[in-house]
Amino acid sequence: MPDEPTDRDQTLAERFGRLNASDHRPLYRQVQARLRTAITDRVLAADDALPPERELANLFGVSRITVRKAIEGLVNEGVLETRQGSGTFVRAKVEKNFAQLTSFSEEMAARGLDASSVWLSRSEGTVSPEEAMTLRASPGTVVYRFSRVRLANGTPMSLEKATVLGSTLPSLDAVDRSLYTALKATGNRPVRALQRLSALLLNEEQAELLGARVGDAGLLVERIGFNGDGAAIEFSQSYYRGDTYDFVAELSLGD
Amino acid sequence: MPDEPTDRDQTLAERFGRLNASDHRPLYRQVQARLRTAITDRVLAADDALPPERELANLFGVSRITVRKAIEGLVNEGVLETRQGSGTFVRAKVEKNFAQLTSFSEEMAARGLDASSVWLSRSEGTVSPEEAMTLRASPGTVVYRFSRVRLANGTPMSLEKATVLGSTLPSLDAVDRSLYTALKATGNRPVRALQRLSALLLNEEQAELLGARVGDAGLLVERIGFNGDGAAIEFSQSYYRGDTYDFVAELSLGD
DNA sequence: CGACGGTATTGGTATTAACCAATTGTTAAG
DNA sequence: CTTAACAATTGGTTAATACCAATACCGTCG
Repeated sequence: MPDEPTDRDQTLAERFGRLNASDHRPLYRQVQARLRTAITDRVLAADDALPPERELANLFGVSRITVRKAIEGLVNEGVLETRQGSGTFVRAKVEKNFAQLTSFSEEMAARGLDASSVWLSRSEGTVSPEEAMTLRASPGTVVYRFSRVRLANGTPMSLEKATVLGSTLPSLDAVDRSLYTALKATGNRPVRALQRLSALLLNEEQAELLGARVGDAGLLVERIGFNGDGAAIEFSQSYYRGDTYDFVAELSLGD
Repeated sequence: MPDEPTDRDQTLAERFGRLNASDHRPLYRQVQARLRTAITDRVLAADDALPPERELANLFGVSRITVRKAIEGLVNEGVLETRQGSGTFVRAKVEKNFAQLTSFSEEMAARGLDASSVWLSRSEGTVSPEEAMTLRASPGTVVYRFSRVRLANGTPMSLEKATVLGSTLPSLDAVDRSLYTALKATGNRPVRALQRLSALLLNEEQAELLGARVGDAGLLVERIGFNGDGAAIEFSQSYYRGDTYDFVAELSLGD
């Protein structure tokens, strides 16, 4: 320990939050959580440099190895970026794995963010011709439609319109916070999905709901979810802001 | 160093290969390479347990932390799997971890559509700072750059800028129609890739080359290609028109 | 004013040394 | 013979320390 905490360190410590002795998670997890909230709470803005690893170690009262392990995880998630000789920076965009079937709630939970939604509408009806086609359902089949804005720590992330077969849920009210949780409860959670990503310009409605401007770049992810029997049970369209979201995929190039 | 190498250790050491003192890569990379070849050469078969970390450390003459760092990377790639209290095992099916992610036009091309390109530039140079970062190459490393517009049946589909390490190709002219074909000929075809998709608005240059208008929605696909040793050898940025291109992925439930 | 070069800063690699936590195998008790 | 308790094995976490490598900053020189 080369020197005593300075006044500035004290300030930083308060801004990051001290570690809790009664927390039984590994230290590096706790440090990770502190850094995460510092980012989501805008204590650290995009492109900001974190304090040096050695300083963070002092600050939290842990070794530099522990700090590095914490940072390493956030780098893997695409939240942080390290540059040797320069520093560690907050990445401007969120990276989302395009090849993993996870729900929004799960994704955000994995990042330590608080997922919430604002319901726009929730209705019962019969399949539209387009839905009938994609879900391979007969005309007249009952479906539930859910439309909502998904938020992470209060910030709009995506606009989601989902349609699920009526036979997969007991009622419209079965969906509380997570659609997938509701589907899981009835054993109808999708185990496979077909997903399509395309670019578009946000229209007025989308821009307003996402806190962006008309004509900004946006991403549309359309997904068809299949249950264990190979039947299509869910169709959703999600709109993302282009400047806050990246989709990452790891792939094999076998011939 | 608790005990001397035993006869069995000697055998194992020969099977894995000793570390080379003249190799200037980091030790954990060298250990990683040894483990990789042990797996590809079937010295370690699927579901086999690796020797314990402490034993590997002895074997290679490095610290346990170094061994752990080597293993960690292979776990991230899906090659190995660790089970606390039990051991570290070779994963049975590596490919299954990675999604196949194909573009629509790749599928079209596979169905006999005429894929062609117009070369914009083709040059030899040294890595830019950004390329050095993504390819993990030292400054001054020779690279080849290829820039072209890709067409399907004469219609511009994408604008592609690719950079490959100079050591992977005999010369600039080795690339005729397909970069991958040229890489394959020298045994440097990427076997794994990391791909990022993001939305953007097309600028003047991009719009003109793609036959679109400035401010139209576009997709940027950045890809880093890795060879069998896990070394990054290719970095490419491809711009697509948002209205003519979709990316499709089939995904399965993770875990 | 610009270019060069040293120096301080910052992340990257590596060792040694403990101890914790989960699992597995063995041993002793019933 | 089964089961419970224990011990050994193995990966997981953390510390303290040292040096390397890339970068940024600043002063000096031309």
